[in-house]
Amino acid sequence: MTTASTSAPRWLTDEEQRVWRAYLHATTLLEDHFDRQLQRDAGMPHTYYGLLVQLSQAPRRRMRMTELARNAKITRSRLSHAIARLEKNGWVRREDCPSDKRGQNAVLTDDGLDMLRRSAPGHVEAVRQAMFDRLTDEQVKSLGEIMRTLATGLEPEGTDADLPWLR
Amino acid sequence: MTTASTSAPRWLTDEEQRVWRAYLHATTLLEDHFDRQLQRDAGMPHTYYGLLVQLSQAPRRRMRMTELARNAKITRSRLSHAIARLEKNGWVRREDCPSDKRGQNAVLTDDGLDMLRRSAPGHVEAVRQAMFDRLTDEQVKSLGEIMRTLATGLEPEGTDADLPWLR
DNA sequence: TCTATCTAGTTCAACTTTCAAGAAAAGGTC
DNA sequence: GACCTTTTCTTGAAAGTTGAACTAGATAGA
Repeated sequence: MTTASTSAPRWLTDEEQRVWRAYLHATTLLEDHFDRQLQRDAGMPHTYYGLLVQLSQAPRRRMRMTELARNAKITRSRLSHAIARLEKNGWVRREDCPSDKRGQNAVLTDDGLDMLRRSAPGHVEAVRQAMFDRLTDEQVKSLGEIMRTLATGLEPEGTDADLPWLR
Repeated sequence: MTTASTSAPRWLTDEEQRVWRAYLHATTLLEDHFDRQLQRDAGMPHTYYGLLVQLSQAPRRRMRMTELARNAKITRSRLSHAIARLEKNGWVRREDCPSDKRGQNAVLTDDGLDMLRRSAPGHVEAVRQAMFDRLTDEQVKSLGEIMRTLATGLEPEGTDADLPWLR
């Protein structure tokens, strides 16, 4: 048992507060920025775009729903809705999984691949402008380590963590 | 005029791709994590909680709508909906601005302050566990600089940038 | 003043996300 | 096989967000 609920809160220091605030500001602005860029240039939010990218890099341009959800760090429910929408656009289609009758594969269509090829250059440019062009090589390296640490912290191996794609 | 639309795309290097992916993974998981923690312990999403925090630190526990939107990096529309919901909960109330008849102040109520006091310890603990306990002092410092740089990049001073609270 | 423009905030409809519930197949255990 | 549990994915309703349209008040210029 922990005593967290009764012991004195370990408040954030001034520096920690500033860092936390900066983190929230930057991530909120970046999310807004890319959502708008992609809504304008590709007609979908950033999360949906990320799904198409995943599929484009998967063998045979297809992936099981749960694996796709795990890669995108989202719930299966959210993914179901997203794929339904992308299917309506003709960029993805569903396919029964041969080996498991419960399973579905999301498949990137030719139209979907075209859409991706058209919008990729603009999106990469946006990512560069907003992130990589502004950071030194040192900072990029550091950011990578930090983000890997934080991500790993929330999905520790071999545990019963509350992960979105298992809900 | 730029030639971005016709010149060869500056694709991301392997390292940059890994960093970008790690950034997306970490931020997605963290957002999900805090949204859930606060939904469970305070009955509201993280964005709403942040609004109450802002108000609690403002002079006379009140703030003009647009300023609150600017601090939270969100649109005024989104804020309107959020304040309406928080008002229904009794944690915030609206007040006409004396000096500008178009203006509204969002005011943190006593109930809102109580709610904040009750849930703050648990939330700080969650932030520590997920972020500060996992990073070295060096990394915290570096993260702060990086995030400040990125945030500043998206809201440069004295420009006509497309900022959420001006839309 | 009169008028045009801008700013502050809200509203509606469309879209996205969450949560709880459920159908169907798979995997164990007896 | 029969039974129970788990896994996979979907659904529908409620909650949250977006973008465009709108009201009302402020501002600036002729």
